Amino acid sequence: MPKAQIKDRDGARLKKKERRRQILLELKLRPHVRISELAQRFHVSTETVRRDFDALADEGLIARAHGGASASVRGHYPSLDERANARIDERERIGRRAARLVGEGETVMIDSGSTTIEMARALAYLGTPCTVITNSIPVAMTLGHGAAEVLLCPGEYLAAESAVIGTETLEFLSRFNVDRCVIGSSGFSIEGPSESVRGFAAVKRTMLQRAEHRHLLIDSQKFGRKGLAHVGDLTDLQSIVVDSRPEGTLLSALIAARVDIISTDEP
Amino acid sequence: MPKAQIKDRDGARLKKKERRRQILLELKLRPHVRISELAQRFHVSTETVRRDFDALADEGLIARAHGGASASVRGHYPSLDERANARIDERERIGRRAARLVGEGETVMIDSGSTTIEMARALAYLGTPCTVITNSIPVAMTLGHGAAEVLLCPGEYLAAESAVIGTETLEFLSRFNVDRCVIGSSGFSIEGPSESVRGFAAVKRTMLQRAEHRHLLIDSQKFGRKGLAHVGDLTDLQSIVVDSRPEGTLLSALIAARVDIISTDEP
DNA sequence: CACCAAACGTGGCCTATGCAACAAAATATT
DNA sequence: AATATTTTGTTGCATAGGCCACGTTTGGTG
Repeated sequence: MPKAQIKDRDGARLKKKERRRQILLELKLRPHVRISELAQRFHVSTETVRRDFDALADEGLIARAHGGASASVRGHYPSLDERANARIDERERIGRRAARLVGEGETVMIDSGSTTIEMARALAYLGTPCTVITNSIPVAMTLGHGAAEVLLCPGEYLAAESAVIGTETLEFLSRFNVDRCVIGSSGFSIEGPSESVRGFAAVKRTMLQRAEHRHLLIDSQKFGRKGLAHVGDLTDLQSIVVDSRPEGTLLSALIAARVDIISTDEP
Repeated sequence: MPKAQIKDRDGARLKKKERRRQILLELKLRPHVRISELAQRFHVSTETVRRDFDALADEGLIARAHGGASASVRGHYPSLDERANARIDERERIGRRAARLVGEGETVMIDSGSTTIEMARALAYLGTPCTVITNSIPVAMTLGHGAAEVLLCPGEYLAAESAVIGTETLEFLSRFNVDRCVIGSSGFSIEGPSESVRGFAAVKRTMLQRAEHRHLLIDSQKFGRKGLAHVGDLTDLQSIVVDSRPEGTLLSALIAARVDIISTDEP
């Protein structure tokens, strides 16, 4: 049994690994692939593809479906995946509520992140005609088919987050003045939102600077948590959209900073 | 018959519409839903759901799959899909051959299009460390996970092609000078490559201007075909990568313009 | 009220997919 | 080279899904 691992390590058996790599690649480009399709393409039997699917599904990399498989969680990958499976309901509710903040014809900057993707879905569903500027690929793709006009930021592509970052991104964002910006963050304390992924804090900060109305979408689980980099102060925010109202010192601080609290808990 | 339209318009029959709305909503949250699942949920027969799927698929809102459907709204491409299924082998070969043109450490501009996506796959497979500048989302996503560093262009997001276009894109591209550019096109005649999708010709033209080595990936099926907009002259190209050698006047013109012909037919 | 059209359900029939056990082929190990 | 081990292919069978035609229900219309 340990021998198997050794074989895998030195990559002597390329075929299988390569085929599975290709399957994952394909799923990044399409939402769904059929077993029969892949079997043809790789010139292997459908059983083999089925085994590949089973293996990949065990690793949580894909979601199986009758006749094929689809990307485990739509368009987003590694590090996003872990989060994506957690607290889906909360994020969905937050996203839906946040989407209602956007009025027709407005210009909105939307951050990258799993919660903002949910918001993009809700916004696509509402069909609000607006202009969206984003550094998130999933957000752009979700909104791109609908009523919204989407401007994608330039920058260094970060596969782990399916978003772009870097000086090009910042410089691009700085050119615009928008009605609204919607950001997420990995932590939220009395000191304000904070972010742990390298390069994202700057993007969020720039978005905050360029927008008249500034919203933070934040899961209550992140209350009190502090990420690596400081994004901004509480006073930089106009409102936060949460799944349940903060309490204690955080609540006091929010009130002091005159931040609106929009909770999906309440009407 | 006209009555049907009237009924649809004033929304007298809500049931069906509402069900389809829900299906779309569900697909915004998950990549794939099963017919049987939905049938249970709505308390209707599978046939009814199947009919809904057919209707939604006709409108291009979903992509059908055996056993269910997936959102057509993701990394995939409506108008690209048609092409995607045609001449896969040829495009794959062209892509593989073209990927070998890229040397380690080079900077390369890669165009959008189905053939260039194939090239990106091959390049990701080869693992050549290089810097890629592209306006194509699938290209960025494919290469983003590997050895390449990816710079994504800004611009207006065009869902149909999963790429960005517009003045922002052009302006961004103009800032760089690269070793190589690789473009595709929808037509190729003695007058040079041409493109039929609005906004793409300008991007390709700009890429050609900024690169030292210029390659065109072109399926032999497109020989002689002329797209709407002229992209450049034959003399603008250094080499073309094709699945089979052109003949006749096109060949003569290529020789006269000193364009290298790299065919996957030959060694 | 009678009528009509759209929407839905049912049953028959066929194909595609899933599953499991076994055989064959490819590759590693000694 | 001989032998394990892994990977892949094959076969048979059960099930799910797809499709077609027809009958029934629903809701609107004259």
